[in-house]
Amino acid sequence: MLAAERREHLLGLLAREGKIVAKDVAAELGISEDSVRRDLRDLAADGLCQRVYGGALPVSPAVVDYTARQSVAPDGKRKVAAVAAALVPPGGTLILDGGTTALAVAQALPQDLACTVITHSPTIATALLAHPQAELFLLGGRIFKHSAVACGAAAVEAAQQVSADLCLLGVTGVHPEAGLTTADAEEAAMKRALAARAADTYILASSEKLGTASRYRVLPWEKVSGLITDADPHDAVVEGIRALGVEVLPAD
Amino acid sequence: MLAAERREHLLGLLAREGKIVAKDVAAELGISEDSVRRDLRDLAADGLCQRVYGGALPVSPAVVDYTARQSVAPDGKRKVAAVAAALVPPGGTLILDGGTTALAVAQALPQDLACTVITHSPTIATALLAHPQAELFLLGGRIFKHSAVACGAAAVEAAQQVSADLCLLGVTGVHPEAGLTTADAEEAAMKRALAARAADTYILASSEKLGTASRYRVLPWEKVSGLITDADPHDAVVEGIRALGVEVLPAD
DNA sequence: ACGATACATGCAGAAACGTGCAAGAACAGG
DNA sequence: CCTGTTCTTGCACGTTTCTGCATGTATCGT
Repeated sequence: MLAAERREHLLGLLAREGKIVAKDVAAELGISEDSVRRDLRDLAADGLCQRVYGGALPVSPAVVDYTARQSVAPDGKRKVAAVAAALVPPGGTLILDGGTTALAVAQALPQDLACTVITHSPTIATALLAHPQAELFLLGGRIFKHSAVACGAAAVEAAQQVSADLCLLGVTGVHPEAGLTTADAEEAAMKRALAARAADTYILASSEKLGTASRYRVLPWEKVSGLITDADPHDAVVEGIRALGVEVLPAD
Repeated sequence: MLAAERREHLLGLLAREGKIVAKDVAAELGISEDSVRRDLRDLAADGLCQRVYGGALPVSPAVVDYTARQSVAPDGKRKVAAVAAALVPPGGTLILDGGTTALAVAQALPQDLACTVITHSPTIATALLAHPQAELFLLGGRIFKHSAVACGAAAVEAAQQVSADLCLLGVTGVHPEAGLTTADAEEAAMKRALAARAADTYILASSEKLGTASRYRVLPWEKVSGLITDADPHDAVVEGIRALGVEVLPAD
């Protein structure tokens, strides 16, 4: 059995049954648990699954649950979100990406802020229904389950019809040389399209993203106005990014 | 059962029933009460629940009510939704309207149904993220706060790009002479656009809608394949509608 | 105040984990 | 065709994490 084949099998299993138990899969495929664990580690690194003790779970359920319960984001994300929310100009227009960090931003926006928010995430849109003064514009398209956002040709096309003052983007990897990266090509294209429609683009990156890179390039640093992170401002990676002329907003 | 899975289960239980009794859950899942207690302690540490003697409660009681996705629809709507969900052809394409009745349909769809769902409601889209086999397509546009759906020119235009086997529409008023009506002109236009893209259109109407009319006409009866309602099939209004050649599917 | 129940803590066995290592396959270059 | 390299895979090892039980303590209802 090929490694890629195994990967496919695991993803299929994840989609079909909603979970993976390392031991069971190993027995089913007649391979060692170590191999399964290695595969799961790689998949998790690509953001395709969520590693847990004993196996793995899909990424999306977490996203769904987060919305529903308004659960508190981890400390780092909350701090980043607070700084990002303060950047939004009253009366202005904001393009807000999907993902848990962006969701934290939505929750961090003042309840009575009058602004226009454009998003391709139904989760974000639902969360912002609670803001009476906020104008909401939803970008449609095919919904990608694992990230719960609209992507694909239709979504990119819809994005090209709007423009905004500010774009807040979440990414998977933030690296001085590799730039801003994510695990899915369609998502990368969508984020690129969003960034292109805003006067300024800021990247939301909690510290664990720094110094890592994923498969697909989203943007080069030249297209980015700034980075919002809770990492130590004197961290080598942060210094490296600042050296590229990117404004770094510390969130601590 | 994975530890993380258990956590998910507990959160689900919390949202659905509003409380957790440690002893009951331990018996239900066949694990020790100690494990349940440990899980609850961890969840509470993450701010996801509130620990109380004997079990746990949601962080804020209001959250459960606010979260439309878990709230149980009234009996009539649930019955209508069940009948409507049964109409969806496996492998087919469904256009699903917004609103509470449509949300009930989304919840009534079999968990593993393989079909394509097109909607202009971020709420519906979010609810359907839990269906791993369902393809989701979101129609974008300006979000109308009071109904939480995308409407307006952009949304209508987006609707014109799709087509489907079946369209399930919720309306405000259902009347033999006045036809199908709703309270907002933009919403009426959107519903019209949706219905025009499907081979068949069925109306979802719990009994309290029957015999009433609102300001804006959505569709004349000729454009409608059928009506799904929990009202008495021998009711005068229902008889009147059937006399117009509309198929009436009773939900009782 | 008292019994019953829930709780926290410590402990031990079991399971899962990460790492290093070696055998084998796949592949490139000579 | 051979050889060296790289990658993958399974195994062994020590470590970490989880789980259920036992103990003693705190809390609840009566």
